[in-house]
Amino acid sequence: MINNFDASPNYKPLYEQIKVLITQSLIQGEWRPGDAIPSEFDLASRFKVSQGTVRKAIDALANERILIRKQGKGTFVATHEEEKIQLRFLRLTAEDGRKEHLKNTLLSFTRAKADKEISNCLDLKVGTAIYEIKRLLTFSNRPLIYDHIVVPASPFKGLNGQKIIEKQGSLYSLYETQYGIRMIRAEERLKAVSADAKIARALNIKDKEPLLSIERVSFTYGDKPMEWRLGLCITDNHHYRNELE
Amino acid sequence: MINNFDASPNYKPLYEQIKVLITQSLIQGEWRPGDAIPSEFDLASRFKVSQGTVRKAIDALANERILIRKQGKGTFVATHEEEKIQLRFLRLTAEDGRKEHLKNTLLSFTRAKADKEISNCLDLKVGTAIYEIKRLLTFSNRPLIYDHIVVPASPFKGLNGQKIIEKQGSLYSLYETQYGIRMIRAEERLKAVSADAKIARALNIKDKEPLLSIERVSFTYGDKPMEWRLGLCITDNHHYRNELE
DNA sequence: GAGTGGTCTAGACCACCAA
DNA sequence: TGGTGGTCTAGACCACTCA
Repeated sequence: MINNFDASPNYKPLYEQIKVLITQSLIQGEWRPGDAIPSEFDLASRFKVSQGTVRKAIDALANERILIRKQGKGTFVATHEEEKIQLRFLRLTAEDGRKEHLKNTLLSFTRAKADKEISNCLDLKVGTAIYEIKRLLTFSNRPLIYDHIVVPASPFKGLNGQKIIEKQGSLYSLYETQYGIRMIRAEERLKAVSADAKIARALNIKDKEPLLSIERVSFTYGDKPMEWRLGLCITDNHHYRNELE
Repeated sequence: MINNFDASPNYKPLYEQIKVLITQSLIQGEWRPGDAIPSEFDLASRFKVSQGTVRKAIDALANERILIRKQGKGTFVATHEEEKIQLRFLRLTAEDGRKEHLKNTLLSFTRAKADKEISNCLDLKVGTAIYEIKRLLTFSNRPLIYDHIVVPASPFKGLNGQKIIEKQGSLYSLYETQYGIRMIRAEERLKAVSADAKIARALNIKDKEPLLSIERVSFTYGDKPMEWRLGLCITDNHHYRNELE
Protein backbone atom coordinates (compact mmCIF):
# COMPACT_ATOMS: atom_id res chain seq x y z
CA MET A 1 0.00 0.00 0.00
CA ILE A 2 1.75 3.10 -1.21
CA ASN A 3 0.65 6.62 -0.59
CA ASN A 4 1.71 7.82 -4.02
CA PHE A 5 0.43 11.36 -3.78
CA ASP A 6 1.75 13.02 -6.90
CA ALA A 7 3.85 10.11 -8.12
CA SER A 8 1.07 8.67 -10.26
CA PRO A 9 -1.29 10.52 -12.57
CA ASN A 10 -4.16 8.24 -11.56
CA TYR A 11 -3.77 8.81 -7.86
CA LYS A 12 -6.41 7.18 -5.67
CA PRO A 13 -6.84 7.92 -1.98
CA LEU A 14 -5.64 5.20 0.36
CA TYR A 15 -9.13 4.50 1.66
CA GLU A 16 -10.34 3.92 -1.89
CA GLN A 17 -7.60 1.36 -2.38
CA ILE A 18 -8.58 -0.32 0.89
CA LYS A 19 -12.18 -0.36 -0.29
CA VAL A 20 -11.14 -2.20 -3.44
CA LEU A 21 -9.14 -4.74 -1.42
CA ILE A 22 -12.11 -5.43 0.84
CA THR A 23 -14.40 -5.76 -2.18
CA GLN A 24 -11.99 -8.26 -3.73
CA SER A 25 -12.12 -10.38 -0.58
CA LEU A 26 -15.91 -10.31 -0.86
CA ILE A 27 -15.80 -11.37 -4.51
CA GLN A 28 -13.37 -14.18 -3.74
CA GLY A 29 -15.69 -15.38 -0.99
CA GLU A 30 -13.23 -14.87 1.85
CA TRP A 31 -16.20 -13.60 3.86
CA ARG A 32 -19.68 -14.80 2.88
CA PRO A 33 -22.99 -13.00 3.37
CA GLY A 34 -23.73 -12.95 7.10
CA ASP A 35 -20.09 -13.45 8.17
CA ALA A 36 -18.28 -11.00 10.40
CA ILE A 37 -15.25 -9.42 8.80
CA PRO A 38 -12.09 -8.75 10.88
CA SER A 39 -12.12 -5.77 13.22
CA GLU A 40 -11.03 -2.35 12.04
CA PHE A 41 -7.72 -2.67 13.89
CA ASP A 42 -7.03 -6.12 12.44
CA LEU A 43 -7.67 -4.89 8.92
CA ALA A 44 -5.56 -1.80 9.61
CA SER A 45 -2.54 -3.90 10.54
CA ARG A 46 -3.17 -6.30 7.67
CA PHE A 47 -3.22 -3.44 5.15
CA LYS A 48 -0.55 -1.42 6.99
CA VAL A 49 -2.67 1.70 7.38
CA SER A 50 -4.28 3.43 10.33
CA GLN A 51 -7.59 2.33 11.78
CA GLY A 52 -9.12 5.63 10.69
CA THR A 53 -8.38 4.90 7.06
CA VAL A 54 -9.90 1.42 7.24
CA ARG A 55 -12.85 3.04 8.97
CA LYS A 56 -13.43 5.40 6.06
CA ALA A 57 -13.34 2.52 3.57
CA ILE A 58 -15.83 0.55 5.65
CA ASP A 59 -18.01 3.68 6.00
CA ALA A 60 -18.32 3.82 2.23
CA LEU A 61 -19.18 0.12 1.95
CA ALA A 62 -21.68 0.43 4.79
CA ASN A 63 -23.31 3.38 3.02
CA GLU A 64 -23.76 1.18 -0.02
CA ARG A 65 -25.27 -1.44 2.27
CA ILE A 66 -22.62 -3.95 1.28
CA LEU A 67 -21.43 -4.19 4.88
CA ILE A 68 -23.45 -3.76 8.06
CA ARG A 69 -21.90 -2.33 11.22
CA LYS A 70 -23.13 -3.48 14.60
CA GLN A 71 -21.80 -1.52 17.52
CA GLY A 72 -20.10 -3.73 20.07
CA LYS A 73 -20.31 -6.81 17.85
CA GLY A 74 -18.43 -6.19 14.64
CA THR A 75 -18.92 -5.51 10.95
CA PHE A 76 -20.82 -8.05 8.87
CA VAL A 77 -21.34 -8.86 5.23
CA ALA A 78 -24.89 -7.76 4.43
CA THR A 79 -27.51 -10.36 3.56
CA HIS A 80 -31.00 -10.15 2.15
CA GLU A 81 -31.91 -12.68 4.83
CA GLU A 82 -31.58 -10.44 7.83
CA GLU A 83 -33.36 -7.43 6.42
CA LYS A 84 -36.61 -6.78 8.23
CA ILE A 85 -38.38 -6.02 5.01
CA GLN A 86 -37.70 -9.36 3.40
CA LEU A 87 -37.86 -8.01 -0.10
CA ARG A 88 -35.50 -5.09 -0.34
CA PHE A 89 -36.07 -4.49 -4.01
CA LEU A 90 -39.84 -4.93 -3.91
CA ARG A 91 -41.27 -1.44 -3.86
CA LEU A 92 -44.91 -2.33 -4.35
CA THR A 93 -47.07 -1.21 -1.44
CA ALA A 94 -50.79 -1.36 -0.78
CA GLU A 95 -52.59 1.98 -1.06
CA ASP A 96 -53.62 1.78 2.59
CA GLY A 97 -50.13 0.69 3.63
CA ARG A 98 -51.21 -2.45 5.44
CA LYS A 99 -49.04 -5.55 5.49
CA GLU A 100 -49.88 -8.35 3.19
CA HIS A 101 -49.31 -12.05 2.96
CA LEU A 102 -47.00 -12.82 0.07
CA LYS A 103 -46.92 -16.06 -1.85
CA ASN A 104 -45.24 -17.03 -5.05
CA THR A 105 -46.25 -19.66 -7.57
CA LEU A 106 -43.77 -21.10 -10.01
CA LEU A 107 -45.19 -21.19 -13.52
CA SER A 108 -42.16 -22.57 -15.33
CA PHE A 109 -38.45 -23.23 -15.01
CA THR A 110 -36.44 -23.84 -18.16
CA ARG A 111 -32.89 -23.94 -19.40
CA ALA A 112 -32.20 -21.96 -22.56
CA LYS A 113 -29.55 -20.03 -24.45
CA ALA A 114 -29.06 -16.28 -24.23
CA ASP A 115 -30.34 -14.33 -27.20
CA LYS A 116 -28.79 -11.05 -28.27
CA GLU A 117 -30.86 -8.90 -25.97
CA ILE A 118 -30.31 -10.93 -22.81
CA SER A 119 -26.61 -11.43 -23.45
CA ASN A 120 -26.33 -7.70 -23.83
CA CYS A 121 -28.08 -7.00 -20.51
CA LEU A 122 -26.13 -9.62 -18.57
CA ASP A 123 -22.79 -9.09 -20.27
CA LEU A 124 -22.68 -12.66 -21.66
CA LYS A 125 -21.87 -14.13 -25.06
CA VAL A 126 -24.84 -14.96 -27.27
CA GLY A 127 -25.69 -18.62 -26.75
CA THR A 128 -24.49 -18.84 -23.14
CA ALA A 129 -26.65 -21.19 -21.06
CA ILE A 130 -29.26 -19.42 -18.95
CA TYR A 131 -32.14 -20.32 -16.66
CA GLU A 132 -35.55 -18.81 -17.22
CA ILE A 133 -38.10 -18.57 -14.46
CA LYS A 134 -41.71 -17.50 -14.76
CA ARG A 135 -43.77 -17.05 -11.67
CA LEU A 136 -46.76 -15.34 -10.16
CA LEU A 137 -46.55 -13.22 -7.02
CA THR A 138 -49.68 -13.20 -4.90
CA PHE A 139 -50.51 -10.51 -2.35
CA SER A 140 -53.12 -11.55 0.21
CA ASN A 141 -54.38 -14.24 -2.16
CA ARG A 142 -54.67 -11.96 -5.19
CA PRO A 143 -52.15 -12.40 -8.02
CA LEU A 144 -50.52 -9.00 -8.59
CA ILE A 145 -47.20 -9.55 -10.35
CA TYR A 146 -46.22 -11.69 -13.29
CA ASP A 147 -42.45 -12.16 -13.19
CA HIS A 148 -40.11 -13.30 -15.92
CA ILE A 149 -36.59 -13.86 -14.60
CA VAL A 150 -33.35 -14.77 -16.35
CA VAL A 151 -30.00 -15.66 -14.78
CA PRO A 152 -26.82 -17.10 -16.30
CA ALA A 153 -26.69 -20.85 -15.66
CA SER A 154 -23.06 -21.33 -14.67
CA PRO A 155 -22.91 -19.31 -11.43
CA PHE A 156 -26.20 -20.93 -10.38
CA LYS A 157 -25.29 -24.48 -11.30
CA GLY A 158 -27.91 -26.96 -10.14
CA LEU A 159 -30.69 -24.42 -9.70
CA ASN A 160 -34.06 -25.99 -10.45
CA GLY A 161 -37.76 -25.49 -9.98
CA GLN A 162 -37.87 -27.66 -6.90
CA LYS A 163 -35.38 -25.46 -5.03
CA ILE A 164 -37.35 -22.36 -5.88
CA ILE A 165 -40.56 -23.92 -4.65
CA GLU A 166 -39.01 -25.17 -1.43
CA LYS A 167 -37.50 -21.81 -0.61
CA GLN A 168 -40.72 -19.87 -0.39
CA GLY A 169 -38.99 -16.52 0.26
CA SER A 170 -37.18 -14.09 -1.95
CA LEU A 171 -35.09 -15.46 -4.79
CA TYR A 172 -32.32 -13.14 -3.66
CA SER A 173 -31.93 -14.95 -0.36
CA LEU A 174 -31.78 -18.24 -2.28
CA TYR A 175 -28.96 -16.81 -4.41
CA GLU A 176 -27.08 -15.84 -1.27
CA THR A 177 -27.51 -18.93 0.84
CA GLN A 178 -27.04 -21.46 -1.95
CA TYR A 179 -24.58 -19.66 -4.19
CA GLY A 180 -22.99 -16.91 -2.07
CA ILE A 181 -24.09 -14.37 -4.64
CA ARG A 182 -25.46 -11.13 -3.26
CA MET A 183 -27.08 -8.45 -5.36
CA ILE A 184 -25.86 -5.07 -4.21
CA ARG A 185 -27.80 -2.78 -6.52
CA ALA A 186 -30.21 -2.78 -9.43
CA GLU A 187 -31.26 -0.59 -12.32
CA GLU A 188 -34.90 -0.40 -13.27
CA ARG A 189 -36.95 0.93 -16.17
CA LEU A 190 -40.61 1.56 -15.52
CA LYS A 191 -43.35 1.92 -18.07
CA ALA A 192 -47.11 1.71 -18.27
CA VAL A 193 -48.28 -1.02 -20.67
CA SER A 194 -51.46 -2.84 -21.65
CA ALA A 195 -51.97 -6.42 -20.56
CA ASP A 196 -51.87 -8.86 -23.45
CA ALA A 197 -54.18 -11.86 -23.50
CA LYS A 198 -51.76 -14.35 -21.95
CA ILE A 199 -50.72 -12.10 -19.06
CA ALA A 200 -54.30 -10.98 -18.46
CA ARG A 201 -55.36 -14.60 -18.06
CA ALA A 202 -52.50 -15.34 -15.66
CA LEU A 203 -53.30 -12.29 -13.52
CA ASN A 204 -57.03 -12.80 -13.77
CA ILE A 205 -57.79 -9.37 -15.24
CA LYS A 206 -59.33 -8.08 -18.44
CA ASP A 207 -57.37 -7.71 -21.66
CA LYS A 208 -55.78 -4.29 -22.15
CA GLU A 209 -55.89 -3.34 -18.48
CA PRO A 210 -52.97 -1.01 -17.63
CA LEU A 211 -50.01 -2.69 -15.95
CA LEU A 212 -46.86 -1.27 -14.46
CA SER A 213 -43.92 -2.83 -16.28
CA ILE A 214 -40.69 -3.03 -14.29
CA GLU A 215 -37.58 -4.17 -16.10
CA ARG A 216 -34.69 -4.74 -13.76
CA VAL A 217 -31.02 -5.69 -14.04
CA SER A 218 -29.38 -6.61 -10.72
CA PHE A 219 -25.66 -6.36 -10.04
CA THR A 220 -23.40 -8.27 -7.65
CA TYR A 221 -20.00 -7.34 -6.17
CA GLY A 222 -17.77 -5.55 -8.65
CA ASP A 223 -20.87 -4.31 -10.48
CA LYS A 224 -21.31 -7.47 -12.46
CA PRO A 225 -24.85 -7.90 -13.87
CA MET A 226 -26.29 -11.23 -12.68
CA GLU A 227 -30.03 -11.17 -13.14
CA TRP A 228 -32.55 -9.73 -15.56
CA ARG A 229 -36.20 -9.62 -14.74
CA LEU A 230 -39.41 -8.18 -16.07
CA GLY A 231 -42.30 -7.74 -13.67
CA LEU A 232 -45.80 -6.81 -14.75
CA CYS A 233 -47.80 -5.40 -11.85
CA ILE A 234 -51.43 -4.62 -11.21
CA THR A 235 -51.54 -1.20 -9.61
CA ASP A 236 -55.23 -0.49 -9.19
CA ASN A 237 -54.86 -0.86 -5.45
CA HIS A 238 -51.08 -0.69 -5.05
CA HIS A 239 -48.30 1.69 -5.95
CA TYR A 240 -44.55 1.65 -6.45
CA ARG A 241 -42.99 3.94 -3.89
CA ASN A 242 -39.80 5.79 -4.63
CA GLU A 243 -37.67 8.41 -2.95
CA LEU A 244 -35.75 11.03 -4.89
CA GLU A 245 -32.68 12.73 -3.46
CA MET B 1 -22.25 23.11 22.37
CA ILE B 2 -21.95 20.49 25.06
CA ASN B 3 -20.56 17.03 24.67
CA ASN B 4 -23.09 15.45 27.00
CA PHE B 5 -22.08 11.86 26.58
CA ASP B 6 -24.06 10.01 29.22
CA ALA B 7 -25.62 13.07 30.84
CA SER B 8 -28.71 13.03 28.65
CA PRO B 9 -30.83 10.05 27.65
CA ASN B 10 -31.36 11.48 24.16
CA TYR B 11 -27.69 11.93 23.43
CA LYS B 12 -26.86 13.13 19.94
CA PRO B 13 -23.33 13.15 18.53
CA LEU B 14 -21.75 16.58 18.25
CA TYR B 15 -21.60 16.43 14.48
CA GLU B 16 -25.35 15.78 14.37
CA GLN B 17 -25.92 18.88 16.46
CA ILE B 18 -23.67 20.87 14.14
CA LYS B 19 -25.63 19.53 11.18
CA VAL B 20 -28.85 20.82 12.74
CA LEU B 21 -27.29 24.24 13.35
CA ILE B 22 -26.15 24.47 9.74
CA THR B 23 -29.59 23.39 8.53
CA GLN B 24 -31.19 26.09 10.66
CA SER B 25 -28.99 28.71 9.06
CA LEU B 26 -30.16 27.41 5.68
CA ILE B 27 -33.81 27.58 6.73
CA GLN B 28 -33.37 31.11 8.05
CA GLY B 29 -31.79 32.11 4.77
CA GLU B 30 -28.40 33.07 6.22
CA TRP B 31 -26.89 31.46 3.13
CA ARG B 32 -29.02 31.25 -0.02
CA PRO B 33 -28.81 28.68 -2.80
CA GLY B 34 -25.54 29.25 -4.67
CA ASP B 35 -23.84 31.10 -1.79
CA ALA B 36 -20.58 29.90 -0.28
CA ILE B 37 -20.84 29.01 3.40
CA PRO B 38 -17.97 29.85 5.78
CA SER B 39 -14.88 27.63 5.69
CA GLU B 40 -14.64 24.55 7.87
CA PHE B 41 -12.24 26.28 10.24
CA ASP B 42 -14.47 29.35 10.54
CA LEU B 43 -17.49 27.20 11.36
CA ALA B 44 -15.38 25.18 13.79
CA SER B 45 -14.44 28.27 15.78
CA ARG B 46 -17.99 29.61 15.57
CA PHE B 47 -19.42 26.39 16.98
CA LYS B 48 -16.46 25.76 19.31
CA VAL B 49 -15.65 22.33 17.94
CA SER B 50 -12.80 20.91 15.92
CA GLN B 51 -12.60 21.25 12.16
CA GLY B 52 -12.96 17.47 11.86
CA THR B 53 -16.34 17.54 13.53
CA VAL B 54 -17.62 20.32 11.27
CA ARG B 55 -16.24 18.32 8.38
CA LYS B 56 -18.31 15.28 9.31
CA ALA B 57 -21.49 17.40 9.54
CA ILE B 58 -20.79 18.92 6.13
CA ASP B 59 -20.02 15.45 4.75
CA ALA B 60 -23.51 14.35 5.69
CA LEU B 61 -25.14 17.43 4.14
CA ALA B 62 -23.03 17.03 1.01
CA ASN B 63 -24.15 13.40 0.75
CA GLU B 64 -27.74 14.58 0.81
CA ARG B 65 -26.81 17.05 -1.91
CA ILE B 66 -27.84 19.96 0.29
CA LEU B 67 -24.32 21.39 0.15
CA ILE B 68 -21.75 21.10 -2.62
CA ARG B 69 -18.02 21.00 -1.87
CA LYS B 70 -15.57 22.44 -4.35
CA GLN B 71 -11.97 21.71 -3.60
CA GLY B 72 -9.87 24.84 -3.34
CA LYS B 73 -12.91 27.12 -3.52
CA GLY B 74 -15.23 26.38 -0.64
CA THR B 75 -18.53 24.76 0.24
CA PHE B 76 -21.71 26.04 -1.44
CA VAL B 77 -25.43 25.78 -0.94
CA ALA B 78 -26.70 23.50 -3.69
CA THR B 79 -28.96 24.85 -6.42
CA HIS B 80 -31.04 23.23 -9.11
CA GLU B 81 -29.63 25.89 -11.40
CA GLU B 82 -26.09 24.60 -11.57
CA GLU B 83 -26.92 20.95 -12.04
CA LYS B 84 -25.90 19.72 -15.46
CA ILE B 85 -29.05 17.74 -15.82
CA GLN B 86 -31.43 20.64 -15.43
CA LEU B 87 -34.25 18.53 -14.15
CA ARG B 88 -32.94 16.51 -11.26
CA PHE B 89 -36.27 14.95 -10.42
CA LEU B 90 -37.29 14.21 -14.00
CA ARG B 91 -36.52 10.54 -14.52
CA LEU B 92 -38.17 10.10 -17.89
CA THR B 93 -35.73 9.05 -20.60
CA ALA B 94 -36.14 8.14 -24.23
CA GLU B 95 -35.80 4.44 -25.00
CA ASP B 96 -32.79 5.12 -27.19
CA GLY B 97 -31.29 7.50 -24.62
CA ARG B 98 -30.92 10.46 -26.94
CA LYS B 99 -31.28 14.00 -25.69
CA GLU B 100 -34.50 15.79 -26.32
CA HIS B 101 -35.70 19.33 -26.58
CA LEU B 102 -38.01 20.11 -23.67
CA LYS B 103 -40.75 22.67 -23.70
CA ASN B 104 -43.55 23.37 -21.31
CA THR B 105 -46.92 24.88 -21.99
CA LEU B 106 -48.98 26.42 -19.23
CA LEU B 107 -52.60 25.26 -19.39
CA SER B 108 -53.88 27.07 -16.32
CA PHE B 109 -52.85 28.92 -13.19
CA THR B 110 -55.42 29.38 -10.45
CA ARG B 111 -55.69 30.31 -6.81
CA ALA B 112 -57.77 27.98 -4.65
CA LYS B 113 -58.21 26.59 -1.17
CA ALA B 114 -56.69 23.34 0.07
CA ASP B 115 -59.13 20.45 0.35
CA LYS B 116 -58.67 17.68 2.87
CA GLU B 117 -56.41 15.57 0.70
CA ILE B 118 -54.03 18.35 -0.32
CA SER B 119 -53.83 19.84 3.15
CA ASN B 120 -52.92 16.39 4.39
CA CYS B 121 -50.11 15.96 1.85
CA LEU B 122 -48.67 19.44 2.36
CA ASP B 123 -49.21 19.62 6.10
CA LEU B 124 -51.58 22.62 5.86
CA LYS B 125 -54.93 23.45 7.39
CA VAL B 126 -57.98 22.77 5.24
CA GLY B 127 -58.87 25.98 3.44
CA THR B 128 -55.35 27.41 3.28
CA ALA B 129 -54.74 29.36 0.08
CA ILE B 130 -52.92 27.40 -2.61
CA TYR B 131 -51.83 27.85 -6.21
CA GLU B 132 -52.75 25.24 -8.80
CA ILE B 133 -50.79 24.87 -11.99
CA LYS B 134 -51.66 22.67 -14.94
CA ARG B 135 -49.22 22.33 -17.76
CA LEU B 136 -48.06 20.15 -20.60
CA LEU B 137 -44.47 18.98 -20.98
CA THR B 138 -43.35 18.45 -24.53
CA PHE B 139 -40.38 16.30 -25.54
CA SER B 140 -39.03 17.03 -29.01
CA ASN B 141 -42.37 18.56 -29.98
CA ARG B 142 -44.48 15.68 -28.72
CA PRO B 143 -46.58 16.24 -25.56
CA LEU B 144 -45.60 13.48 -23.11
CA ILE B 145 -46.52 14.65 -19.62
CA TYR B 146 -49.64 16.25 -18.22
CA ASP B 147 -48.72 17.88 -14.91
CA HIS B 148 -50.99 19.04 -12.12
CA ILE B 149 -49.05 20.98 -9.49
CA VAL B 150 -50.12 22.43 -6.15
CA VAL B 151 -48.10 24.67 -3.82
CA PRO B 152 -49.15 26.64 -0.74
CA ALA B 153 -49.69 30.29 -1.69
CA SER B 154 -48.04 32.10 1.19
CA PRO B 155 -44.39 31.04 0.70
CA PHE B 156 -44.78 31.73 -3.03
CA LYS B 157 -46.52 35.08 -2.71
CA GLY B 158 -46.92 36.79 -6.05
CA LEU B 159 -46.41 33.68 -8.16
CA ASN B 160 -48.44 33.87 -11.34
CA GLY B 161 -48.81 32.36 -14.77
CA GLN B 162 -46.70 35.04 -16.39
CA LYS B 163 -43.67 34.24 -14.24
CA ILE B 164 -43.96 30.56 -15.04
CA ILE B 165 -44.16 31.25 -18.76
CA GLU B 166 -41.20 33.65 -18.70
CA LYS B 167 -38.99 31.22 -16.82
CA GLN B 168 -39.03 28.47 -19.39
CA GLY B 169 -36.95 26.08 -17.28
CA SER B 170 -37.70 23.90 -14.31
CA LEU B 171 -40.21 25.17 -11.76
CA TYR B 172 -37.73 24.17 -9.08
CA SER B 173 -35.18 26.72 -10.24
CA LEU B 174 -37.94 29.36 -10.21
CA TYR B 175 -38.71 28.44 -6.61
CA GLU B 176 -35.06 28.87 -5.71
CA THR B 177 -34.23 32.06 -7.52
CA GLN B 178 -37.47 33.89 -6.74
CA TYR B 179 -38.31 32.51 -3.32
CA GLY B 180 -35.09 30.97 -1.97
CA ILE B 181 -36.93 27.68 -1.51
CA ARG B 182 -34.97 24.61 -2.50
CA MET B 183 -36.45 21.12 -2.66
CA ILE B 184 -34.04 18.68 -1.16
CA ARG B 185 -35.91 15.42 -1.64
CA ALA B 186 -39.19 13.99 -2.86
CA GLU B 187 -41.41 10.98 -2.35
CA GLU B 188 -43.15 9.42 -5.32
CA ARG B 189 -45.91 6.90 -5.90
CA LEU B 190 -46.05 5.31 -9.33
CA LYS B 191 -48.99 3.52 -10.88
CA ALA B 192 -50.20 2.48 -14.29
CA VAL B 193 -53.53 4.06 -15.18
CA SER B 194 -55.82 4.50 -18.18
CA ALA B 195 -56.08 7.90 -19.83
CA ASP B 196 -59.47 9.51 -19.32
CA ALA B 197 -61.05 11.53 -22.11
CA LYS B 198 -59.80 14.93 -20.99
CA ILE B 199 -56.20 13.85 -20.49
CA ALA B 200 -56.20 11.84 -23.71
CA ARG B 201 -57.26 14.93 -25.64
CA ALA B 202 -54.56 17.06 -24.00
CA LEU B 203 -51.87 14.50 -24.76
CA ASN B 204 -53.22 13.73 -28.20
CA ILE B 205 -53.66 10.00 -27.60
CA LYS B 206 -56.58 7.58 -27.65
CA ASP B 207 -58.90 7.11 -24.69
CA LYS B 208 -57.85 4.35 -22.28
CA GLU B 209 -54.24 4.29 -23.40
CA PRO B 210 -51.98 3.27 -20.48
CA LEU B 211 -50.21 6.14 -18.72
CA LEU B 212 -47.58 6.18 -16.02
CA SER B 213 -48.99 8.13 -13.09
CA ILE B 214 -46.40 9.78 -10.86
CA GLU B 215 -47.63 11.40 -7.67
CA ARG B 216 -44.91 13.39 -5.94
CA VAL B 217 -44.53 15.35 -2.73
CA SER B 218 -41.36 17.48 -2.55
CA PHE B 219 -39.72 18.58 0.68
CA THR B 220 -37.58 21.59 1.50
CA TYR B 221 -35.05 22.17 4.33
CA GLY B 222 -36.19 20.65 7.61
CA ASP B 223 -38.25 18.09 5.68
CA LYS B 224 -41.17 20.42 5.20
CA PRO B 225 -43.51 19.37 2.35
CA MET B 226 -43.84 22.24 -0.12
CA GLU B 227 -45.21 20.91 -3.38
CA TRP B 228 -47.59 18.22 -4.53
CA ARG B 229 -47.75 17.15 -8.12
CA LEU B 230 -49.33 14.52 -10.28
CA GLY B 231 -47.72 13.74 -13.61
CA LEU B 232 -49.33 11.54 -16.24
CA CYS B 233 -46.74 10.29 -18.70
CA ILE B 234 -46.86 8.56 -22.06
CA THR B 235 -44.34 5.75 -21.91
CA ASP B 236 -44.67 4.00 -25.24
CA ASN B 237 -41.28 5.31 -26.27
CA HIS B 238 -39.89 6.46 -22.90
CA HIS B 239 -39.24 4.95 -19.52
CA TYR B 240 -38.76 6.06 -15.95
CA ARG B 241 -35.30 5.03 -14.86
CA ASN B 242 -34.56 4.16 -11.28
CA GLU B 243 -31.65 2.82 -9.30
CA LEU B 244 -32.11 0.56 -6.28
CA GLU B 245 -29.48 0.28 -3.58
C1' DG C 1 -13.58 -6.89 31.81
C1' DA C 2 -12.23 -7.46 27.08
C1' DG C 3 -13.29 -6.40 22.50
C1' DT C 4 -15.84 -4.05 19.06
C1' DG C 5 -17.57 -0.01 16.71
C1' DG C 6 -18.56 5.35 17.43
C1' DT C 7 -17.09 10.06 18.42
C1' DC C 8 -13.90 13.78 18.90
C1' DT C 9 -9.62 16.11 18.75
C1' DA C 10 -5.12 17.88 17.00
C1' DG C 11 -1.84 18.17 13.72
C1' DA C 12 0.58 17.21 9.39
C1' DC C 13 0.66 17.33 4.67
C1' DC C 14 -1.44 17.26 -0.22
C1' DA C 15 -4.33 19.10 -4.14
C1' DC C 16 -6.78 22.71 -6.11
C1' DC C 17 -7.91 27.52 -6.98
C1' DA C 18 -7.52 32.50 -7.35
C1' DA C 19 -5.19 36.67 -7.11
C1' DT D 1 1.38 32.78 -2.02
C1' DG D 2 -2.49 32.07 0.96
C1' DG D 3 -6.85 29.96 1.60
C1' DT D 4 -9.88 26.21 0.80
C1' DG D 5 -11.20 21.40 0.89
C1' DG D 6 -9.12 16.34 1.00
C1' DT D 7 -6.39 12.70 3.13
C1' DC D 8 -4.03 10.36 6.76
C1' DT D 9 -2.44 9.50 11.29
C1' DA D 10 -2.41 8.86 16.39
C1' DG D 11 -4.56 8.87 20.51
C1' DA D 12 -8.27 9.49 23.89
C1' DC D 13 -12.53 8.29 25.46
C1' DC D 14 -17.60 6.63 25.06
C1' DA D 15 -21.28 3.05 24.06
C1' DC D 16 -22.63 -1.46 23.19
C1' DT D 17 -22.26 -6.63 23.56
C1' DC D 18 -21.07 -10.85 25.51
C1' DA D 19 -18.97 -14.04 28.42
